[in-house]
Amino acid sequence: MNYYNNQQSENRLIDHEWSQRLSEELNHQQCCFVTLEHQHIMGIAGPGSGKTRALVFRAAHLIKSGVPPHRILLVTFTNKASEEMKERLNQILGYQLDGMWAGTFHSVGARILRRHASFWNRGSSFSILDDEDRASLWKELINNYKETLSEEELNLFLKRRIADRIVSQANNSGLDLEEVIKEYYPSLEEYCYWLKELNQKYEERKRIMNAFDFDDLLVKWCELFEKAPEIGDNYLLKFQHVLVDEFQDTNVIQGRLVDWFARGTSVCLVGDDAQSIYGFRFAEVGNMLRFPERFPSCKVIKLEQNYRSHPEIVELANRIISYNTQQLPKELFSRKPSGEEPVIAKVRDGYEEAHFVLERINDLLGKGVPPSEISVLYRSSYLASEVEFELLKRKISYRTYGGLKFVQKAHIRDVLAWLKVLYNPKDVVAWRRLISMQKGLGPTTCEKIITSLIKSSDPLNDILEGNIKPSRGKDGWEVVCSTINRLKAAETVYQMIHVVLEEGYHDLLVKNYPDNWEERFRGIEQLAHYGNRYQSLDSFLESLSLEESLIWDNTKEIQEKNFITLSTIHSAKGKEWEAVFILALNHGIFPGKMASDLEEERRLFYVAATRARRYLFLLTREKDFRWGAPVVTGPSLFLQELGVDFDNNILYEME
DNA sequence: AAAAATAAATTTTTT
DNA sequence: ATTTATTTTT
Repeated sequence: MNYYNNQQSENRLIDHEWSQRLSEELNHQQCCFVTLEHQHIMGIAGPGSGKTRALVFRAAHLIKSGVPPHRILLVTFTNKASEEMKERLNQILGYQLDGMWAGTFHSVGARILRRHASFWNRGSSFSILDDEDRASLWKELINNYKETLSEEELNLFLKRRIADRIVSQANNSGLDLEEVIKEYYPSLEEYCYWLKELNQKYEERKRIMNAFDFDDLLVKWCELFEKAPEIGDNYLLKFQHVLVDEFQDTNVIQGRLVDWFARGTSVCLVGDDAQSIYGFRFAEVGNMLRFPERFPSCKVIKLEQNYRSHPEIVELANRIISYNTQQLPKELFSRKPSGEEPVIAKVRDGYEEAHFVLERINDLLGKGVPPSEISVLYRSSYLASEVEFELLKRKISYRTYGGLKFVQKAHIRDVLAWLKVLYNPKDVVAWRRLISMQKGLGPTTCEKIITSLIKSSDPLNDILEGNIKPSRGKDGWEVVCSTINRLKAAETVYQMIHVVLEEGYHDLLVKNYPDNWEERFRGIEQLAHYGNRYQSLDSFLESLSLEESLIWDNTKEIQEKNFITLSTIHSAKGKEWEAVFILALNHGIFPGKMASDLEEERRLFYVAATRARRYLFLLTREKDFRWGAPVVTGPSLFLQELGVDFDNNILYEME
């Protein structure tokens, strides 16, 4: 059912002042994009062309036109981005906006699934399994085949996580398991039947433990709408406008959801095919490239003017991307005055690289560039360690993005496991974690307990009443019981975390991490503190599993925004700085030797370079110490493509 | 037989 | 830093 025509926005409400403002703050194309009334709109926008800005203004325009905020769905790539966009929207409107749905596909999916959990035989307090939870479940399922599989086979599936990767690929690309195996893993065809059986067990397991994994948040949402049109229709009626940012990095299921909305309501998408960098997560650029074919009435607007960078940087970016064959033709241009030439420097190794970077950072700070306008970007998180060390040594405050996240650290997961079982007593993965960290309770005993836990209808009670108890490891079990007992009485997240610490985790921390338990302890304190922001356990846990956590944002430097940014390129998407350093442009590192898609690596470099407004530094190392031993690595293919000649120069400035 | 202690190996990118 | 493999202890 297409509801769009019944509910055209009321442009009569638009006042002169607002139109004036739009024409002042936006260029012609952006203005067009903001005010168009087509049902389907797609903005193809190069880096720095103000696409996010245009999207925010469009949302503001819709609200000014009389669309109630709760009838707008704004989908962003990260939840942090959605927070920032909401903030900008508030600034533009001049008042606090309320009721708009904004978040990632995953978080919106979680929100919708909570309301309709019974459709999937779940309770509304289902757990969300993150990647590690998922891995541990698959590991357990595969281990059940110890007798039937040979050692090599077991290793193949356990070590590289092949099985759940295939399943995830099938889920994210909307294909059958069989098709994925035939197409991408032809050597594993003989395991096809077995993998299907395994996947069924995995699905069953998730249902029993009242959980969804990340993929489910999309797939089960999509299927809900398709299988229960009466539910889906309600959302079509509810959302008058769906706005999607970073459309180039959506996968097939997300594309299907967008199509589904596009058939019944207004959809406005923005993206840049040249900035698609999530192919490894099964992002499908075709979603974007073929949207106009699927919806011929779609109005396509190209935003090609770059407002961010000086022409020298834009030119370098254009040169890079011209080596790709699969891009939509697009020529980015900048009308800014001529600025600094990008600097390309060859350094001996990571240490010299760090020294070079720090020297330049000091220069920049001396010139009056604030720390918040400086960032250091890299392909993989381990590449940042030397720079990080130097920053620490010189007491310059910084913040890292990407890489190992706070909630992925072992001690944080340990603490969270207790809260998770309290929230969802069927969360077997969390149980396993907290049981096996007790003294005297190893893998075997742990599995025995788990088996009875699954069968129990009220695990918490059965444990407290002694209906479930292990045959050995009495002391450890005592800890489990008394902790659970006290946790049930705790009222706030803060109290709960302190119960866990008091009931033995503090001692365990000291014992397991003798050299850095204090730092970890502070991390847990932070977590407890962060918990104060949440009213309930469920919102706390959900924020941790879906949001790039803002746990550290209450330190002084961060609040004053007085820090240098260290980030993986993937996490730097959509951001910009006055000065950008790109580390380790080396063969085998960037482009990475693991990366199968060279064009995607090149797009990644393109994204990195276009984050810079004025200063861009490209670094390459002669040697790299990966596992202690020096590895000689040549300069990156991308530097060769830029025509850099390194023969005699330690430091080379482009012509 | 099961758990604990010790040694060895492994690291792209993320919702 | 953290998981996995191996050896030693209970």
